[in-house]
Amino acid sequence: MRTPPITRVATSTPATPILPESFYARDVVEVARDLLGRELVRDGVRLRITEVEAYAEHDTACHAHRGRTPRNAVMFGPGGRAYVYLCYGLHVMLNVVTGEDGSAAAVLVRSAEPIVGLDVVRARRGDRDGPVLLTGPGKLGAALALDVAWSGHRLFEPGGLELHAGEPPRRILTGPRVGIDYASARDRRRAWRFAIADTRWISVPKSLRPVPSRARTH
DNA sequence: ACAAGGATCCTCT
DNA sequence: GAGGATCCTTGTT
Repeated sequence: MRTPPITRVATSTPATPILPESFYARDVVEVARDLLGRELVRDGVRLRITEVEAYAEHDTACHAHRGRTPRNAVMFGPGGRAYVYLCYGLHVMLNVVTGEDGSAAAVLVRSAEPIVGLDVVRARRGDRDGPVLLTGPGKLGAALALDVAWSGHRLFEPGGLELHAGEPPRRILTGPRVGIDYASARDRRRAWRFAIADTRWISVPKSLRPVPSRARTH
């Protein structure tokens, strides 16, 4: 008689469903908050989103505010697509397009926590350890081995890069967005950055404050 | 065709 | 905390 198969010990929470296209067809700030705790999945690497920023069409911090260009065109399309661009000529930034077709808005994914595939992430990030691996949008792009050819990719379809439901965070933080000195004072002040409260996987923790828990109306 | 500047990261002090 | 990397995108000539 043969020996029983080795039982695989679950080292992480089970995979959750891919989010439907309709998830993205909402206001960009609402989707940004709702992206915390969701999971980016590619080739066995699973990352839990811990920090995001919202960028809206008439927001002077947003690439779309001066109108449509070849680079930002995907932001003007329907939600659920990736908008990927190169920053400072070397950093690959992943955004999630939101809203209806014709409106331009997207959420920049700034940080994530590795759930599966830590070894792959470490190999892509120079064998570093801890939050320095994935806290910052350029690091996230590197960890997922993305390039600008991914811009326009449909995140709600299986294969390639997927966005899964994950687990919602318990408490979240908010504050002004990072690295937008070129924007108007009004837009610089907007608290459109969101992060999970109880995690070390966040870039520049300064200037984040708790979001008061939503008061019950009844 | 050109110049300017950028939703950053890393290293060094 | 400062500065360089590194090159594409954009607006202007």
